[in-house]
Order: sequence, then structure tokens, then C-alpha cells
Amino acid sequence: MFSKACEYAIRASIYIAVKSESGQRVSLKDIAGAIDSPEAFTAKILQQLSKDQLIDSVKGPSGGFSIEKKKLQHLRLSQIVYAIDGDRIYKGCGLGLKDCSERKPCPVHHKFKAIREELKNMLEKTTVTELASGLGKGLTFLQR
Amino acid sequence: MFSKACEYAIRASIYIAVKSESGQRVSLKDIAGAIDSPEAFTAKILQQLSKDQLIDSVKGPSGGFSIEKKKLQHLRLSQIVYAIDGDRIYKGCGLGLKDCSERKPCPVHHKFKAIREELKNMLEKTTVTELASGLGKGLTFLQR
DNA sequence: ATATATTAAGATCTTTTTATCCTTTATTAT
DNA sequence: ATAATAAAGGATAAAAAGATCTTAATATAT
Repeated sequence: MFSKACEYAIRASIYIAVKSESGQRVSLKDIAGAIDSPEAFTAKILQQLSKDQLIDSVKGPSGGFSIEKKKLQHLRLSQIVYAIDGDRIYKGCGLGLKDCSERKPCPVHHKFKAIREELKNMLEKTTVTELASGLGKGLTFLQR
Repeated sequence: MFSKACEYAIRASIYIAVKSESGQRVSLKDIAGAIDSPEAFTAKILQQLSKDQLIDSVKGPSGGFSIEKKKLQHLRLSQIVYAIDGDRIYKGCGLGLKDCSERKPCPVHHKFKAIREELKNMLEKTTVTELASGLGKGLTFLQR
């Protein structure tokens, strides 16, 4: 569904969100530990999210990653996914055809459409805070 | 969503189905040409489908691939997908956790569940013949 | 029986994805 | 100012996926 990088991106974002809500900044090491991801690879991913201004980063002592409150209110899963995996999850043809479209559909085009729409809606509706909340309450997990 | 191999597998199966309905056997070359896939790679994939007895193959002159009528009546998309990609599309956690479950869910577990179910249902309901029919009528395409 | 067409199978190569390492840059605390 | 800390960036490596090549096995037609 998502690339590994995107999975880490989502997990990291949720973790950062939890911490940001209580005003804490978290280091790369902290994040990689919390979501059980390879540190250097995670760094690359966070770099990308930071470039896209989906998360904030501060260098130096007591630096780290965070998401400012304002952003956090609006940050959707779709934004994270888009930053890392692009739009292939929405646009790509289920059978890999380049020019698959309503006008020239592949055999599964219409069958997939509904599912894809639903996925898109879900990603666009779901906020990272919302997911962070469940994690904060111990209802959901980011490891194993 | 699916691996490239799985995309080719589905496309090939649909093409073989169309031909099989009019009693024709099709060669690898023919298939690869029709679905615009790399020939040798496609051979591997068809080999796998053949091993799993989802399609039939005959060696030698006037040999090739086909799907016998009986099989074709029941052959579902889910079977093709399972033969090539296994069950990751159903079972795998959206965030890549190994032990994600109802009891110990990742933050998106419940959100994904509905979508995954729908996908599963669709794949299990959809027959290859059904898709072949649209292709036979020129309503759908396997190229570009 | 032989030649030929065609799939099967194994080995190998290429590309992409995933992951690591090392150096540089920015920030903070002293 | 200096040292320490943490992310940024670039180069490289390992693993997985995608694709190709070569040889073997098998069936058919003559």
C-alpha cells in the first residue's frame, strides 16, 4: 500500500504530534526508538517532511523535531503520504497502465474506483492529531 | 497496491481468459505482446500461475497457455493476487507493524479495516471471466 | 525418429528501495 | 569565543524487486 518510507513517516509524525501537544521537541534518536525504525533512514524521511514544512526541525542542543500547534490542527494523513509517496496511491492504475482513465479504462478500473475514493477520503479526513490522541491514551501502538 | 508481477499476472489472466473462451491457446509471445509486458518476466509469472493450477500450459508446437472452461467459471481475481503477492494486501498492517491486530492496533488500524475489507470482497467476488467479457467487447483495455 | 516450437528452470544482471556512514552546518550553553 | 549537540546533506552499501539470458525439458508434426 504505502512504501516503507511512508510507513515510517506516518508513524514518526504521530509520535512527534503526541509530544508536540505537550510542548516537547523530540530528537531523531528518540523518534527512531519510539517507532522502531532505522535511525539514518528515518532522518532522511523527516528531512523531507521538514522541507515540505509539514513538521518543524531545530538544530543544535535541545533541538529536534516538533509540529507547531497551528499546523497540527490541520495536518492530514494525506499530506504525509503525498510528501513521501506522491500521488501514485490515488492516480496510479490498479493494473499499472499509464493511460488508464474513465475514457479508456483497464478491466478493473471501475471496480477499483470506489475503493480508491474511499481511501482518498479517509486519508484526507484523518488528522494526525486524531491518531496521536489514540496513541496518547494507550489505545494504539507504534511498535511491533 | 499490487506488485508489478501481480499486475502482469492479472492482465495476462484476463487476456488468456478471452482467448480461452473461444477455445484458443495463446503463446507467451502473444500474451506479452497483448498486455505489453516483458516476455521473460511474464514467463516466470505464468509459470507460477501454472504451478498453482490457476492456468493451464502445454509445451511444444501449438502449445501455449489457456484456462479450461471449468476453472474459468470460478476463477477469482483474489486467487491470482494470492498466487503472486500472497496475503500481504489483506493481512499486512497499514503502518508495517508485525503484530498489529484488533487487540493491539496501530493508529490507523480501524480506519484501514473498512477499506481493506472492501478490497478483499471485491477481489473475491470479481471473476476473471467477467473482466474478460469487458475486454472482449472492447469496453476495456490492457495496454498503455 | 527427427526437427521444431514452445514452456520450464536456473543463473545472472539491472533498477529501485531501503538503509548506513561520514562530513557539514546550525544552534545552544558555557 | 568555544565546545557540545543535533539536524542536514552527500556518498555509499545492502536488499529486494524487476527483468533478461541461457539451457533444459517436453510436446507436436512430419
